[in-house]
Amino acid sequence: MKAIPCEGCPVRERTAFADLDPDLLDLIDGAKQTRKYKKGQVIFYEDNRAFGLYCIYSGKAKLYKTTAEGKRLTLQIADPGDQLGHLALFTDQPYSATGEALEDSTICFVDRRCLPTLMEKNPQATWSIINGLAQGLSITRDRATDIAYRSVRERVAGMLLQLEAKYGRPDGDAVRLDIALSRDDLAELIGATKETLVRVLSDFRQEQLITDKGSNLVLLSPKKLTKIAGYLD
Amino acid sequence: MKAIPCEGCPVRERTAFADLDPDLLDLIDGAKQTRKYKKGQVIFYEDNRAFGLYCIYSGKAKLYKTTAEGKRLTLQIADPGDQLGHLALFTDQPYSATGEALEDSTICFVDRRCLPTLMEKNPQATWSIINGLAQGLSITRDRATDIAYRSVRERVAGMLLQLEAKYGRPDGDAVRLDIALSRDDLAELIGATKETLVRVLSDFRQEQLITDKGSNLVLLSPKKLTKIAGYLD
DNA sequence: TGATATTGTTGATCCTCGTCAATGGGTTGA
DNA sequence: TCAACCCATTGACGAGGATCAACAATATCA
Repeated sequence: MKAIPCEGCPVRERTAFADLDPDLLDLIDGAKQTRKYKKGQVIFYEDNRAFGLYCIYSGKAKLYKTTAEGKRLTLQIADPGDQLGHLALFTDQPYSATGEALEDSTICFVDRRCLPTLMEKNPQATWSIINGLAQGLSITRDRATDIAYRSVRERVAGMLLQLEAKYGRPDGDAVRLDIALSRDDLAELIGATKETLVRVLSDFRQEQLITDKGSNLVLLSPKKLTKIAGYLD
Repeated sequence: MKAIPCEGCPVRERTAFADLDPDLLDLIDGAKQTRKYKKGQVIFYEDNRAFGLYCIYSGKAKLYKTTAEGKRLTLQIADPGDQLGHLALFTDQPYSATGEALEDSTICFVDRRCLPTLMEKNPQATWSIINGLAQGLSITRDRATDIAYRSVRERVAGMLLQLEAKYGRPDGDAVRLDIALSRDDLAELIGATKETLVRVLSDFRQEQLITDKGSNLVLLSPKKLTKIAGYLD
């Protein structure tokens, strides 16, 4: 399909390409393709050579690592404006994770070769990149610590709260999580099996902490979940 | 103590400050203090306000996160030339982890305020920083995945091999790990308790994979350890 | 040197969580 | 409408690893 120009792109303000001069936008436009992905479709594969980065225009994608046994750990859920696959460009190595569409999505691919000029001519973009990397590293360190030392119950509570922060929509007294994730998706977010995740959700349902609404989860008491996520049971 | 000038610093070539003009070195020197730390002494604390970064001149330090229950996960072992605490400068938040000396060490503190000029005037340093962050993020993602899905036995084998890569010294047919780490230190590296770590080491000793030499570990068969770390038992 | 911490090792026990298996509900399509 | 399929749920079971406790080995220091 025809590439969507960066100029006038409504999600650009959320990216590292927020404040670029017109000529730099042209540079990107010239090195860009816009593609559509269907739900479940892989955008790029772990270990494949990295030719550029992917910028979500619409839809959602997840980034995950896969073990030899086929188990997955989701590292990030990417929304419009988020970029995927840029890490490999800075380390000069193959993609270290797989990107997959969580919904039908439209995503722009940007050739890696335009990055150096971009960073050179726009310190602001460079700063934004550094900030994003630092933030990502900090978050990932936290997650590693959580996985190492927190129980599944605690991690599920924590994950629900994080989803609330990003996708929560008021629904009466409660908060509906406005995102379609399968049990497997949820399990991969905390590094557990679907079965144990389901058991914890059943517990939460029985404890009146959550409920279902259509295919969405609804948080009835974020406060109590915070308590569970925070420390002891 | 008197600050050690960057000019002529033997470890500078390994840092982001490798290729700086004399006036930039002067800039850093003016914003620098050199301090000595004794083994076990804390360099900076998690959640404390970040005033600058720490650059290891001699000795070793570890960076770790602590849970509410006091359990620790070591994120990194820093050697001469490595920098600690810089993450917080880029995210503009308090230190997200604690830095502690693993040996008696000499460490330079660099005030955060000289970073912007530094990056602005030296693109090479900026690139080095980005590269370091990207590399660190990639490594940390791998570690999170390992902790989520690999057994302690596998993780111990993997850790020994990583220590071999950094601190291995030939010792006859074998390789001695030339670094002094307590069992607790080792356990914190893989996110397990001291007891389970010791049990795995005992197994390895019995399987002729490792042995002790003074206070160091010696790897008798890195090859078999690779096999164990890699996939199944 | 002996006394006292500190660190390393092993045993016994418990509990969380993964695995395997069966079942139920919902959706799609001939 | 029924079959086939996918996804969610629950049960039974076992293994890995944490916890608690005892003890051995080593380092530290007056």
